[in-house]
Amino acid sequence: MPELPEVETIRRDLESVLVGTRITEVEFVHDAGVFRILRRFPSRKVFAREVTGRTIEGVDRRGKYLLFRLGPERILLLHLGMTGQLLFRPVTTAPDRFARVVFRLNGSKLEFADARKFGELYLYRPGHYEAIDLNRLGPEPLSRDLSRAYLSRTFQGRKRAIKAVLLDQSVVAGIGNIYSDEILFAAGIDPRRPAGSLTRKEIDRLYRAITGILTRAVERRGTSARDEWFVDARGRPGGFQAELKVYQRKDDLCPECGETVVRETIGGRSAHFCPRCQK
DNA sequence: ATTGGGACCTGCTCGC
DNA sequence: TGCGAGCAGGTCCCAA
Repeated sequence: MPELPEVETIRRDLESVLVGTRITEVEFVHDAGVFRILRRFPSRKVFAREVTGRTIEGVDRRGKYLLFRLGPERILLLHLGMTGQLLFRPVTTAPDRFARVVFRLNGSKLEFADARKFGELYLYRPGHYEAIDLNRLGPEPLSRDLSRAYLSRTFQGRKRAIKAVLLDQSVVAGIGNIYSDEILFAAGIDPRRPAGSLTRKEIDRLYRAITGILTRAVERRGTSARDEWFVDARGRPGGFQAELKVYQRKDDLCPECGETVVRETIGGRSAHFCPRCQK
């Protein structure tokens, strides 16, 4: 659910309110320690002790990960999984139904809520062993690191469906199921095509679709579709759902040609596409 | 090595 | 109307 545009929206929201703020208390709600939150970290107690009292100096993003710089010594890494939300609220607001971790900041609080508990929370000491290795992620799609040449090189010889390859975070970081569908539609490429079969021209269209769709989705502050109930740090939905062409539009008519949009499982994930426009 | 599939987790939708 | 089965998705892990 939260893909690059959603995570970037939250990052921007939080950066504007959190930088310079001190974390005064960390509270775990329910049994946050048993699932992925902190799964690879020694303990909740150590985590809380290490985080408390530090000042948030910056909020960065890498792929779908958020990185909070806590002074020069620690980086707090957070992944929203599928249903994670980060809610910035006055400290007096009642906790979210699915709040798992609450960071208290002077007069306000940041809640990490996550119904399905796939979210991850971790704490780094820069330069030390990192259990969650961000270096395995592919290039940031909205940076110079992503290029046509890189895609061409990476796709070469790959038999895997292009849909599955776009979802692979080690190929390009930040694309999930919503945007892979929309990107392939915008590029006019059949999601089932082996990545290695794309021509130079198709890779060019794909590159432009990746940057174009993601940029537009960031401008619209993410997608809040039926099964992807995203909200930003202030609890507001995004606006890109109004621009979805194929995602979750099975049996609707293709906005380009009028053909019926189909849904098919590719690489274990649902893919939506127009069988006429996407070749 | 690359790829596919199941596991994780649980709220919600849909069909009977 | 009520109930239960199955779906949804991001990532990890194991097996082929």
